[in-house]
Amino acid sequence: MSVSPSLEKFSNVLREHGYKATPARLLLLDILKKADHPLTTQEMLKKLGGKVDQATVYRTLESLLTVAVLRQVDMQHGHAHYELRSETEHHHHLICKSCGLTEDVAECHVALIEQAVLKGSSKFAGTLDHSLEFFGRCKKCARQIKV
Amino acid sequence: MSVSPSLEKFSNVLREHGYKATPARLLLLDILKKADHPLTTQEMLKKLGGKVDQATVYRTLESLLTVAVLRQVDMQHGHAHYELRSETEHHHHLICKSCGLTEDVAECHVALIEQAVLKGSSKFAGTLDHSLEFFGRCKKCARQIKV
DNA sequence: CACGTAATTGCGAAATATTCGCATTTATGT
DNA sequence: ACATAAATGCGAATATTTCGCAATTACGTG
Repeated sequence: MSVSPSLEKFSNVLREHGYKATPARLLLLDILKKADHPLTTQEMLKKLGGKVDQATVYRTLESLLTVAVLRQVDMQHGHAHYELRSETEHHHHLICKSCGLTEDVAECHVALIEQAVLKGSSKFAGTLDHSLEFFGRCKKCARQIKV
Repeated sequence: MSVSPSLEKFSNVLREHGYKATPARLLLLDILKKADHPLTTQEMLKKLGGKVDQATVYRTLESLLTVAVLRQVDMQHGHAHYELRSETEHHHHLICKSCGLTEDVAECHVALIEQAVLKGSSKFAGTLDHSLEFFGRCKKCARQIKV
């Protein structure tokens, strides 16, 4: 398997922030890059198949969040999910409460709202990030009237 | 301290859904009603001061979520937070990444976005709920340039 | 391109958070 | 008042996340 093209870009980002571009970090990034939905730590650990220790995964996620190549996504499942953050675009999710299926929301329309929000705020002058997730039932589950 | 007015309303909601209006549930609702920010299970347990068992708190939260008098809020702190859901209004949050301070966002402007989102979705026809939280630094922390 | 150093890792264990089973108690419809 | 299903407490199991420390490694510097 060839080296995924922009892992080098990630390496640079890490180094620019004073972090080392270690195999563990690049491995995790590679796994996240291939994922088609936000992953939990357990999913990552399974995919890593013992190649990286549990504690390291948590510490790695922390550094990747700090250098902002990751986003944390809450799917209301009781544990955090993570996905790669792209510089150019940024999206949200539709999440099925029955089967857990997720669909990316292609665009982020929040920027407009944000202005109004900050105008109405007394304690905040700006934001660094936001999360927006929609919960419902996917068409399949809605048909089955599943719980 | 007098019985909080609409605990009876909550009792009815619970019974309408086939749940019993038990002291544990009403106690929790009362605590949530008095809270000025979304609470974690640990915060609730502390406020309950041993009056309700840990396992019961978790089970209670589950039923309250089911009958939809609660909303789950993700503050990216590694554990869930909960707040009362009002039928009439519904709001989001500004959350400080440094000190954890939260401010309610008075209005929800998501309804407009939602239409566009569903129009662009292939797997979902509707939603039941959504979460929108903004993360940043409150003015105080921003001044102190704290981490 | 070897070296020194601080950052990172693995390992084991601890701390937190959440869930489960089962016997007992309790809210509620009749 | 009673019967009964639901809810609770308790104790323990699971799951999730963090910690300390010794060994290893990435990478800037010489």
